[in-house]
Amino acid sequence: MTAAKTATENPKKRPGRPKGKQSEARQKLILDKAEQLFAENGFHAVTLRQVAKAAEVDTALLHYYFKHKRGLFDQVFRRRGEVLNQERLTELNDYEARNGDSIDVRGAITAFVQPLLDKVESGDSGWRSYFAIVAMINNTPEIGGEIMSENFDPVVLRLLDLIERALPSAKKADLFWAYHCLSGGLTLTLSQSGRLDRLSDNLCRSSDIRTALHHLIDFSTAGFLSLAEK
Amino acid sequence: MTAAKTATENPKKRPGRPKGKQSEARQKLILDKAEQLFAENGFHAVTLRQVAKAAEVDTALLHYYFKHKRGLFDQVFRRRGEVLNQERLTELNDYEARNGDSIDVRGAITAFVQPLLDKVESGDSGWRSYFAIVAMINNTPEIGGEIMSENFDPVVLRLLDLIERALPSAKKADLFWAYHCLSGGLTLTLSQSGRLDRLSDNLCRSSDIRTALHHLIDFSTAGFLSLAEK
DNA sequence: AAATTTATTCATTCACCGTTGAATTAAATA
DNA sequence: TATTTAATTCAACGGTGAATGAATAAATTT
Repeated sequence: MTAAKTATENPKKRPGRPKGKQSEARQKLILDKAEQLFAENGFHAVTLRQVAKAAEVDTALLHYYFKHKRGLFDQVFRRRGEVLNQERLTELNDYEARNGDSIDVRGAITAFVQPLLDKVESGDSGWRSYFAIVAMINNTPEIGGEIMSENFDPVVLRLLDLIERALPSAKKADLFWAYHCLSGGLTLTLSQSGRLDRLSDNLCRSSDIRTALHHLIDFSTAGFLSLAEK
Repeated sequence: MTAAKTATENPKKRPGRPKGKQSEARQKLILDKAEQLFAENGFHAVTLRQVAKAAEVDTALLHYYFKHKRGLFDQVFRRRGEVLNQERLTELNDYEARNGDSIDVRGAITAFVQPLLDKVESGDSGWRSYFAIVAMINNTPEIGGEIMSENFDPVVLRLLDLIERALPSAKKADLFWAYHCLSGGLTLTLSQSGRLDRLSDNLCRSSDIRTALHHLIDFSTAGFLSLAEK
């Protein structure tokens, strides 16, 4: 009885190439599950076995597709990173095209931040996971150093370029430092840590990214503008 | 020959209680080494064997003193957390005592931030490691959630209390969100991630915490003050 | 139809992890 | 001085990690 039951319950997958073409979908599934797990637990706390189990796949398949753990992680990161990057550049370019003669700080920052909000509200919950990963590794040089700069620096330089035109009297270094402050707020927002909920006794919700970003835009606009008064 | 050599090179520590009282110093050494390793690599990436080796001590001793890995981590965190916390409260109280009738935003923020700078410049390099740990776990809810709120929320509420008196027209929620932005900038500063160095082509150095914090104070003061104009 | 390539699981390797019980030695207490 | 307690290393355990070579089966190419 037990043997029969087990055999029925567990339709053991046999090795070998499966019928039909499902390899792409499976690769995506692996990335999705890995993304979620990395977002919840961080790089080192996630094991390939966990990912494999979540995707209902053998561990060896992960190595087949992604070589090693770090390869999987990088792909998780790049998959959305590249899409987002492109959209942010487009948004900044569009803003410049529309307002070339009267660029202002708030407009530039909004163009910089808007795509993030769009993604969060896109209905693809993977974006939230992706952002949590970004936030987590942003403060973890060992993992995030290279990959973050590589991915994000071009957009940031573009933003600062626009802001500089709105604030021609500001010194370059001051602009970088101001961006540093903005970047920190952004990161903390994306991490959805829940800290603010407790601090404010649930008056504010860190999962409410829309509100968070609006406040961040206000706050940072004021911060940048204060550079002109010196 | 080989045997003799080994015996000479390796003055094998024998088990048993050592002569003289050195247990406190050793406990401190373990905490110091753990602190450094956690700061560089994060919680999960550090092994107890690494810590034990760095402190030139057997792994079992770590368990004797700290029970388990998490216990070691918590103690690393608390050791400096409690000291810092006390000093920040004192600083805020002193500021209020001196300026009870004319509290301003910049003064309050400075009192909130000043102790961090003092520690960084104290000559005890462990503080830098501690801050890196704070930054890392701030965006890692799994590890940092409880412990961060527990440790830091009281000081933050004290800060907001003072700011509220400087900005009586501001709404409570707005103050929390503004703090959220300040907190993000602070965290990123403490992480010393080196990202700004690359971004600015070494015009700014993220290891220069003094400069970073001065800019953060300017930036955040402007951010908070903008709440009054609404 | 045969040979090759692609996609998959299986079974295993080996290093290393956190933790623990026992042995050992010195200090503190009785 | 005898006994207990504190501080330490030793030796090992069971578990789990990432990784890999081989087996297997379908699809594609020849």
